[in-house]
Amino acid sequence: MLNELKNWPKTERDALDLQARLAAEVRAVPLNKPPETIAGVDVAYNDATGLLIAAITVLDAKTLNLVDQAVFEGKVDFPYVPGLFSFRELPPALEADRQLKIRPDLYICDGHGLAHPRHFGLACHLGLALNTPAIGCAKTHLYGTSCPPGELRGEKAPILDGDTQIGAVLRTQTGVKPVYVSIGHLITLDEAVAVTLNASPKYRLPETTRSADQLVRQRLKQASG
DNA sequence: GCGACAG
DNA sequence: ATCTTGTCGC
Repeated sequence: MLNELKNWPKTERDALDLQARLAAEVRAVPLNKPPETIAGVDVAYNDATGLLIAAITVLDAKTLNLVDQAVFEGKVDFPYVPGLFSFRELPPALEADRQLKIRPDLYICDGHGLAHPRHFGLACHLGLALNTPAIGCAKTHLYGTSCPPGELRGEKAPILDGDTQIGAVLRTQTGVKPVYVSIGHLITLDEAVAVTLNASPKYRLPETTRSADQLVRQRLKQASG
């Protein structure tokens, strides 16, 4: 069994305690090297059966071609609680990750990292658990204050927690609703923004997120019907 | 007390 | 997250 899954919290209170301890270990430091491979992480659910599918897709950072993928099928073990998202999604994500043949240089999570009420979103937890660079790229706001960025691709506005910047609202496509980028672990916000833009040449969401989402969706459908 | 609330 | 077709616009 994975070390991270030993003594995994079963209650909200225990999860909050663990979150507080782990949040202190997050490091916002530059990447050691430009990522050659980037991973997308996603989980899909079937409420009726309690079944879940987690998937990781690994893309060549330059060409965005798929170079590896892994899927894990399991059951829901923690409720959806805003702010405790990682306790629901991280365990199945780690199970999928262990099946990969290629170790990704960076993970892009479908959710937030530091832009979280206690500065410990899924991307922080995953980066810490794998001791690997990770960022959050979420579709909607969770925490913090921000203004809308300019309408052009690449324009961004800070996400603030008081006077501290915890992320950026980033326009990945001109005239399209922006995404919410924050660091998870072992990377800087500027690098996270650059990686997100490079991974989103054509659509609003990074190709990593899109391929992982496509995979879980497909597998959930064939597992149910 | 009243909203807001990743997926 | 998920239930879900056509339709408006470039």
